[in-house]
Amino acid sequence: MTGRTDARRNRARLVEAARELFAEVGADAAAMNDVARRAGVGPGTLWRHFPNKEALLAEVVGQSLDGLAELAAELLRTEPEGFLRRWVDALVAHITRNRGLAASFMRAAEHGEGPLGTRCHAVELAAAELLARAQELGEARADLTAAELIRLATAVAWTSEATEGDPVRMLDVLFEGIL
Amino acid sequence: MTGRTDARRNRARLVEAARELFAEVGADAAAMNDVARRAGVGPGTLWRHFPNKEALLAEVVGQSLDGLAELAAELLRTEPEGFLRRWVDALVAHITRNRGLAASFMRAAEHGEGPLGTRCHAVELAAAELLARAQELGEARADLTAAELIRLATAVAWTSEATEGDPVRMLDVLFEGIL
DNA sequence: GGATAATACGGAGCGCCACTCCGTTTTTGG
DNA sequence: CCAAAAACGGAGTGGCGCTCCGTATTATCC
Repeated sequence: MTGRTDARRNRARLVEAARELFAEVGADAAAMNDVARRAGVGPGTLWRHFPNKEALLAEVVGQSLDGLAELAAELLRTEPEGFLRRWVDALVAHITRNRGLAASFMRAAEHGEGPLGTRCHAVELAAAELLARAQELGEARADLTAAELIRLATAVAWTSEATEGDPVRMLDVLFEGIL
Repeated sequence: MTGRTDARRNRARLVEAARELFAEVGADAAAMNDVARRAGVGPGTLWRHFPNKEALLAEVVGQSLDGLAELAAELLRTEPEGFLRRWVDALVAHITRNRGLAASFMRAAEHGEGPLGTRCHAVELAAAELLARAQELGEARADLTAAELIRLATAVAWTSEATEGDPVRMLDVLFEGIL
């Protein structure tokens, strides 16, 4: 338990306010000042806790990102078939749930930079295991890499972010290609 | 020939300056004031010619969008096979060439709104013809629509916009799915 | 339990952005 | 050549992400 009690309390309030606001209007459209106001906190406090907007996004999204890595391990343990599609569905759902995230997720996953970077890396490792198993079973083309899989899934998720359409048909087509 | 001569000249200069700047730094990062300065014109002039940034983008991108529709017709006339892939490659190249365009292109194609809307609609019609022919030949799955095809291709293009990676591998996978 | 040092808070302010408004200059047509 | 119409230039606006610093709050030590 680190830091002062008021600091911890304010940080928690900020993350909660950000989660709500991001879900309501999208991460792009949400203004940092509005997050601070909703949390009942001064703007300065927000910026001390999170050095930039992406850091706040990372905190909001972090847990469910960790959840994705865990889900991959669990599917690998319990699901004899169709686990790859199940997991990609979950990935797309996760990105769709956090509007405005796709772009920063993509960047973070690619460069490994920023606060999202390490967590994305964990997700990629989990995806790699899942993909390897699927390839053994002939459920995925052998030349596909985990990074490519994530890129494609993120792209599909992004389409529904921009169009507010249903990504399911897109995923069907994509999975025909993954084989 | 409509309007005053200086107005026409300035408009042309603005479009040219925007084309250059967008290509150099990306449409998102390019500031409207910089476009005006590069064109040797006051900011007010820029905003009278184009009511918002997207309108300027539309003008810059319009011609090559028209070119895409024409290309579809030409491929249909001259290319006995592989025309669908050729065209999608061109579509992706077009979007990649105009960094920052993918999102507004997607929105315009979807809602048919804005200055890009009608031109995107023409592209979609052209794509529909191309796709129908490919489906006759068994080169594309029958349940795919032109809108979905464009969405998928735009999504793939967007991945390379965010990651500066090569979209070719993505397209390979995608086309396996298109069948 | 009070004094003091460490820590966190609040909000005014900065630079940049897309975008607006209006007084001034240039083109045009009779 | 001269007015009316049309277009120009650029200062100004509000909102954004983000910084800075004087003030208030918490923790520590006697």
